[in-house]
Amino acid sequence: MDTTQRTDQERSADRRRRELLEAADRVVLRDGPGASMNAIAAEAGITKPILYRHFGDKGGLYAALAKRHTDALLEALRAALDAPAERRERVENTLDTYLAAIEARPQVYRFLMHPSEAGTPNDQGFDVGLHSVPLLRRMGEELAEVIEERVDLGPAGQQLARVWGHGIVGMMHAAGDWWLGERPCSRAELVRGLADLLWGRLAAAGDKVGGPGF
Amino acid sequence: MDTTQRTDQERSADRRRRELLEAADRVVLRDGPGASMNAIAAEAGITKPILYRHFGDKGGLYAALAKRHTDALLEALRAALDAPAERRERVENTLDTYLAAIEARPQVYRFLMHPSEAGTPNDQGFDVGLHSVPLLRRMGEELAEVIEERVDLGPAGQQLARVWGHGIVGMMHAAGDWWLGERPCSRAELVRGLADLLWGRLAAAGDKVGGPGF
DNA sequence: CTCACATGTTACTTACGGTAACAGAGTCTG
DNA sequence: CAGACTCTGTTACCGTAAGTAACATGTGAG
Repeated sequence: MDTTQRTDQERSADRRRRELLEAADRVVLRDGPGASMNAIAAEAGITKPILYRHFGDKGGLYAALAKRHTDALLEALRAALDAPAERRERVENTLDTYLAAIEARPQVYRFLMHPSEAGTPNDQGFDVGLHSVPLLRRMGEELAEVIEERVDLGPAGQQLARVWGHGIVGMMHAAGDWWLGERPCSRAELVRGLADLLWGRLAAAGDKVGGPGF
Repeated sequence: MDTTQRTDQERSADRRRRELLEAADRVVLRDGPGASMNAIAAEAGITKPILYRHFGDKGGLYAALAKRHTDALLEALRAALDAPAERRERVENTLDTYLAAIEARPQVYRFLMHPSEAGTPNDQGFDVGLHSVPLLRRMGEELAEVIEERVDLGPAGQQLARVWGHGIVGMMHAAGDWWLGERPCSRAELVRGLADLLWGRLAAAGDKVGGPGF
């Protein structure tokens, strides 16, 4: 039948696609986000045009690659976010999950956060936003959803939840990036510090009086 | 005299440098961060090697360009941060200053936040961190300093201040990026929402009981 | 057998970062 | 005044990487 054959072919194509993505993964992990299409093709044991037939262009390959990791991370985060525990504990677990992930595989998350020139040739002139890292956006939306369905924020709750979702994700990302670079403290300390920040300790803390020129 | 002449030359070189940077600025504003060295040279009315003599490589030019804008923005932020007002008001003013800046010139901040491939050829294999956007880091450190010298956070205050500095800056950045892309609300509303988040409203809010499956 | 099609290759074009080598103008020194 | 130095500028080139065109080969269907 036509159908079965098409399915066979599609199955084969899908398998091939996965193989290619795994090869790309290895190369990106080894060479960083600047990995060339040639290198990826070589790693997969084939040549460039095949990659282009499967993924269109470099951006397509990178998008597919990013989706895999993003999905995996989001699933882990969802689990931490949905666990049955107090809010503070859930927040800390989520932060810790994220940080553990970027700690375990820094190159992957460097790639996800900085897709670099993926689309350099075209796309000139558009505003900030679209180019921006898809992982951050997706995490922000995801978190916003959880906040909105769990926390009572009054009438404008939905909008506020989105603001917070993106804000918190950005906080986590920037702090994680900095932490990964300098390792100024343990992961647990970082988690605690960020959770304290979200818990309003900035507002609660007193002024420093002994400060210079004050 | 040797000195006066050297000074003359230096003065001239500096002026030239400024002219080149202004040309680069125009091009980057027009073409986005992917602007080519050729395009920049053409805009400045000269050719590539001159750019390379002045800035070493593309990364150097981009760094110089970024420094200009970063310095300008940081100065504005410092003013908001140092204003004589209550903490909450200072925080809101600082957030608003940042958001107003990225709203006024989105391309500039897109460039600052995503220096892209600046150093693609070499630097393979290093961990996350160094590549990361200098503006975010500088803002984070700056804010950490202000927090540390103004807010009493107890014994581990310095470290906590740095965590918070980077965290808050990341929050501001991610939320700003998202807001700029979707414009889901007014600037004032965003500022208020973020300040509320920092003021512990997440911890204070109650659970939503009427939610689905709960 | 032959047509259609998927899979693969080689070889090319184009564009960009970066550099070498050369050319002219002004200036300082013998 | 002659030559050396330096600053500014050029053209022409190299290496690398994205992306494409054209060609080769194997395989199942009619």
